[in-house]
Amino acid sequence: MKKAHAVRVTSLDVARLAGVSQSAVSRALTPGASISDAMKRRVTEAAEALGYTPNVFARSLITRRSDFIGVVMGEVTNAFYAEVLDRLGRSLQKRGQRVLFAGAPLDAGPDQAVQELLHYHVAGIVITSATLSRDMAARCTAAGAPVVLLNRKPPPGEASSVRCDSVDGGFLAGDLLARAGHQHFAFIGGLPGAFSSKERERGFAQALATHGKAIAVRADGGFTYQGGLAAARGLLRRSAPPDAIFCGSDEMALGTIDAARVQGLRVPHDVSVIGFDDIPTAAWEGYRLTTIRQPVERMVERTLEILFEQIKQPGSKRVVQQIAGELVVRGSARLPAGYLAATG
Amino acid sequence: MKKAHAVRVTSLDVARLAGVSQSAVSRALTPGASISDAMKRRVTEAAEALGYTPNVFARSLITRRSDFIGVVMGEVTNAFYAEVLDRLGRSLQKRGQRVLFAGAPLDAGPDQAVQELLHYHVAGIVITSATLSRDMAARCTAAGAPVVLLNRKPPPGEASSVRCDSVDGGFLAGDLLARAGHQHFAFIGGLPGAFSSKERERGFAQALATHGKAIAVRADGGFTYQGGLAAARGLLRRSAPPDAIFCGSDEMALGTIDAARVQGLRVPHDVSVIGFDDIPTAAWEGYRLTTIRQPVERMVERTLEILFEQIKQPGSKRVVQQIAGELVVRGSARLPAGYLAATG
DNA sequence: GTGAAAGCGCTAACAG
DNA sequence: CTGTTAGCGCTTTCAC
Repeated sequence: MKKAHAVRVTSLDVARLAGVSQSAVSRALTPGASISDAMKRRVTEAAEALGYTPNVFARSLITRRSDFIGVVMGEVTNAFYAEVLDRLGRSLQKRGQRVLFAGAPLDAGPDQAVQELLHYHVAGIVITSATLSRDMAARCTAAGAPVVLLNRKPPPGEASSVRCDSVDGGFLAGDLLARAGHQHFAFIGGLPGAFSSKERERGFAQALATHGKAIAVRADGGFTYQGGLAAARGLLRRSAPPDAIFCGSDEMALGTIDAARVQGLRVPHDVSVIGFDDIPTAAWEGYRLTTIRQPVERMVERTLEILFEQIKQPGSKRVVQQIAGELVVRGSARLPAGYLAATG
Repeated sequence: MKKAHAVRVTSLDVARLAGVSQSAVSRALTPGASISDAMKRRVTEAAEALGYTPNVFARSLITRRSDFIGVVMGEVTNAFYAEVLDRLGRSLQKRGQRVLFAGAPLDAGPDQAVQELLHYHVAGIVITSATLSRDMAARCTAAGAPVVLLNRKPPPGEASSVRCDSVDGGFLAGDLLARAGHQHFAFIGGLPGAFSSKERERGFAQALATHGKAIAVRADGGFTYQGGLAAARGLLRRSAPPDAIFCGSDEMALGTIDAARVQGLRVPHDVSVIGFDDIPTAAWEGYRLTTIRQPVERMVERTLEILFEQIKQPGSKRVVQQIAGELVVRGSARLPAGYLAATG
C-alpha cells in the first residue's frame, strides 16, 4: 500500500534533492523557459521521485491565470447541452484544463455567473445559456479572459461566438416540407425571445416563400417536450390543422409527434414533423424523427479552438462563426417524389 | 457605463480607506474572528465602496482550502445524472460553493479525476461515476477532503455514500409484476459489474420468490436505450418469450418497449415493462412507463448535507444511507386485479 | 481587540 | 543558462 503523504512536497524539496536552485525547478516545469536539457532532466527526475506537482494556488497568485475554463450553462437537463458539456469536459481534460461549472438561471442571464468565474482567474469562458451583456463582456476582456458563446446571439463587443447556422437549417426543413407537397405549415418556437429559435423560423419562412408558401400558424413550446406537446395539440385542433410542422428543437418535435398520435393522426401520413438538434432520442425506434442535426462535436471543437487561440494571442480579433446544420432524414416527414432516388 | 477596473483592489486598499490595518480587513471578512462590531462595520463599508473581494488564490494558498466541491461524473448524457448535476449545481451555488467538474472515463474509475481534484484543495468531493479505490479514499481523508458517493457501492474505508434502495426498488417491481399474474419474468441489467444493477436484480428475484416465481431469463443492456432495445429484442424472440420485463434503468426500459412494438407486441397487453429512475422521458405520452422513481432531489440534498457535515466536523463518522425508491404507476405494466381500487 | 510581522509556494526580474 | 531576490495577497501568530 502506497503511503499517503499528508506532507506536501514543494519545489524547494525538489530543488534540494536535485541539488539546484528552487527557481530552476520552476523553470523546468514552465514550458518555454530558458533552461538546458540536462538541468531539465535532472529536475524532472527529482520531481518524479518525490511525486511533486506545483501548488496551483501559489502559481495562480503570481501569474493571475489559472487552468480553469468557466462553463456557463443554463440547462444541463436538455439533452443537447448535456452532450455539449460532455464533449467540452473531455476535450478540456485532455488539454489539461479544468471545468469550472456555473449554472445560470435562465431568467437572470449569465452575468452574475461570469462575474464569479472571473474571481477564479479563469483562462477563458464558454457560455451556452444566454447572451452576455456588453458591460460584462468588457469586464472579461479587462480581466484577460476570452469568451466564446455557443449557439447564442453574438453580443455586441469583443466576445466570439460559434453557432449552428439556424437560418440555413430552417431553410433545409422548409424546403423539404414544401417540396413534399405540404400545404399548411406551422412553426413551433422555443421561448419568444430566443435568438436561435427566431432564426430557425426565419430560414423556414424563407424556404417556404421560395415555393410560394408561408407559415400559416405558429406557437411557442419553451424548448421542452411538454411545451411542444401542448403547442402542437393546440395547432392540430384548429379547424384547418397544419399538415407540416417544423419545431425549433427536437424535444418539442417529439412532443409534437406524440400530440399528433394522441389525436389519432399518423406521422408522417397525416402530418409531417421536423425537429432541430438531433439529440439521441430523435433516433429512437418510437420516433425516427427527421431533423436538422447540429454538429455538436465540430461546434465544441471549434469553440475551444477559438478560445485557446484567444488565450494564446490576447487581443486577437473576435470571430463569429456559423457551422452548417445537416438534414437527417428519418421517418417523421413525407419526402418529395423521387427524393430517395435522387439522393441515392 | 460602469468602469471596468482592470486594477485589482486588495485588502490593503480597503485598509487604507478605512484607516485600519490590513489584518483588520482580513478579520472582518473571516467568520468567527475576534473583532469589534464597530471595526467590522467600518471595514465592510470600505470594502463595499471599493467593490473588494478577497483574492481566492492568496486565501487558499494559506488556508489550504478552497470553496470548490469536486464533482466526478461519468455520464452527463444520461438523463438521470444530468438532473443530479443540475440540482447539485444549484444547491452548491446557493451555498457559495463552486463546482469543479471532472468527467471520469467509465473504464478507468474515478481515481485519477479525484487525484486531480485534490490539487485544487477541494473542500469536498461527490462521486457518481464508480466506486473509489480504498487507496484513493485514504488520500482524500489525508488531504482533508470528505467524499460522498452517490448511487455507488459504499467503498471500504471512510467515504460516505447515499443511494436509492435498489433491493427494495427491485422488490416493488417484482411484487407488482407477480401479483398481476405474469408467468415469465426477465431482467435486463446494466453493465455486468454494476452494483446498483445487481441490487435491483436481487430485489426483483426476492419478490418473485415470495410468489413462488423466479427470473426466467436475463440480459445486459449497458444502461442505454440502444442496449435495452437489443437486449429486449433477443429476449422477445425466444421460443418462450417473457411476458414481464424489469429493466435496471429507464433508458433500457424505453428501448424494451420499442423493441416489443417493433415486433408487433402490445405493451402492456402482451408484455409488461417496468423501469428504474423515472427520468423525464418516462412520463412522455409515447411511453407512459411504469417505473421506480429515484428521489433525486432528496438524494442530492442528503448528499450535500452529509458532505457539509463532514467538512465542518472533520473526522466525524462516515454515513451510509439508503433512500427508498417509489413505485410510479403509469401504463407500461399490467396491474393486479383490484389494484387501482385498493390504492385509491 | 488591534497592528506589526512572518510567511504560504511559487514566478519573474535581475545579475552574473 | 543559472542562482539570488523580491514579491503575489492573504491569514495567522505574536505582542501590545
